[in-house]
Amino acid sequence: MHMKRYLHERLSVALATLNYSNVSKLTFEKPRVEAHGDLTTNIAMLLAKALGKNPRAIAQELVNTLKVEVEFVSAVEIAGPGFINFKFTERFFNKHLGTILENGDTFGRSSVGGKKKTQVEFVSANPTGPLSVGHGRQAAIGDTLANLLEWTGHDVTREYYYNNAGRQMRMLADSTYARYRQLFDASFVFPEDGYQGDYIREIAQRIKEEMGDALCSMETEKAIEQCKVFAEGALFDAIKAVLGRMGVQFDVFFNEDSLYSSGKIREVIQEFRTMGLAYDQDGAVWLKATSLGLDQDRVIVKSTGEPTYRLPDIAYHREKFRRGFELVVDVFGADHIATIPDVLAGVKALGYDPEKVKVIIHQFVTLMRDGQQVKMSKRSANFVTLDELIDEVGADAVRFFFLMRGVSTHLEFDLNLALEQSEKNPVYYVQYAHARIASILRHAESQGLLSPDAIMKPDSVDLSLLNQPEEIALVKMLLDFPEIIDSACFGFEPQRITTYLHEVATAFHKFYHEHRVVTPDRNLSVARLALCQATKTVLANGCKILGISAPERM
RNA sequence: GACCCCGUAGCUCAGCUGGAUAGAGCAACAGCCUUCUAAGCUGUAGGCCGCGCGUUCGAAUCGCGCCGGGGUCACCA
Repeated sequence: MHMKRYLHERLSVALATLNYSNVSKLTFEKPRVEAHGDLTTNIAMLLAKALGKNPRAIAQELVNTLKVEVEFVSAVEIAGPGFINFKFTERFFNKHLGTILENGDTFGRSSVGGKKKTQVEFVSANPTGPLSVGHGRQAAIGDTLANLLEWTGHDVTREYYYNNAGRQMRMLADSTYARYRQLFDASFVFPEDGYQGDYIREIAQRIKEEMGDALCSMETEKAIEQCKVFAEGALFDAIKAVLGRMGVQFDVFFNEDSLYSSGKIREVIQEFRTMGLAYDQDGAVWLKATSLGLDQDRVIVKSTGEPTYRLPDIAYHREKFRRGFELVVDVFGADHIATIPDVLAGVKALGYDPEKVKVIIHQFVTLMRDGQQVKMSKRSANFVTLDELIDEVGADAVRFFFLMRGVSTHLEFDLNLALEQSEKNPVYYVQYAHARIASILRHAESQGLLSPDAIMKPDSVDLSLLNQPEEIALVKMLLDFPEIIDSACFGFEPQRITTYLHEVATAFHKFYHEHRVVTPDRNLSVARLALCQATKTVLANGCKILGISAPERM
């Protein structure tokens, strides 16, 4: 980060001096091979064609013109077809190690987001059953993206959109009522399409415990309504509870029903009609999606008078804009993929910029048990809930595993591995590094070396004593953290954080293995303790973003 | 049939807006604890990056076409 900024500045000057204007193409990256230095740029090769010159010759010109401090840059070399490789001094890295210590738990935060008002919508499950494993992946992704957006300086609202009306809720009520009646009369008929899950029986049992047989003698419709209220309340409580176990807190629960009661739905239909984008056919209202560039028109109000999901979704997204969100992030499961074009087209027709809506589609989670796929279906009795998964492997492992893969890839979750070999989970590897550092710091303190607070003042530490390869490698890696956050955030790729933290942990474990921290040499010990503290800070901050704990002991 | 995602080591997957010699974990094999946490470290082995063509100085990465696997295509949400 610092390295890139520094070099970009200096090389820009050199380019300008030589009248090579293509500064916008100037980028730096980390070479894969260590021998190629700390950073490399391909600018000479990019300029070669336009200038009609040999890239190595251009590189040579640039190197001759470039001015850098010997104190910071130890080597500038031209290599291969025309790469310019830079090697930095230990002093340069150690100087910036101090900034980690100074910033502490804010290291990695930036203000590039400019307090942009941002909404992250995720989970958004209707209260018809417990959250599934798939919802868990969505919760982890959505919450972590929200964290990343906060760390980059966005003003973030976490939102959950739900619907407690309509057919599904009716089925929930009917199912609950039937299970309740069955507690008194086993022959009572269960609805054909009812929810089969055991959770319905449990809710029915609780109704019985609270109200006895009162609902049996009640008018059926009234009793069913009672069941709906009870079941909805119970399920929503359960959903919030399991989200709490995942460390997820929502700022807003947005009820779809409010779009109806406030007339927002009607308003959208009216506007579509006015614009000639809605028409009646077969007793239904159709959205003329073909006029919006889509392949077929879609029903927005059924012949029964009920809207399809598209209409409220469009109205909801318009409200997001009306509420002032400048960036809207929707995290959906792959089953929603077909609905997105309709909604975005509708939003665009209403005069809002669909570019401001970033839709993150995550693929499904497959649970493997004994080498076989665990079938999951909300309708059938056989499904693994998020609660059960957390019971089995713990919330930290659940979140970390869900965040290890790119969102667009299918995720295989091997329960046996997670269960039988939990010590080998990558999450423990990262957490162990943190706990190990904590242990070292405790040990140092007990040796009277210094108090942890004192380490935080880089001025009192001679960081130049950190000159071993493992030390330098670790420092370099730590300094990448802000850039990793940036790329994870703007690419909507939370797995970069998990991958990075694993690498940091590896670099630390290697350092630990090669060098003793607490030694008879007081100054060296203090410098290494500072490095430990900086590592601990980065690990802790990374875990915070991922929503997992960073334990002091394990 | 149309559209979306995936195809990289035996398995599960990283690989950033194209860069120089392809990465991790697990599984396998061989080593390392009198010293700050061995939940760790070191080493060995393992690859036509699905296939083909194209763009480029340069492709696992971008484009097109195939082939495989998964998903979605309601007046369900």
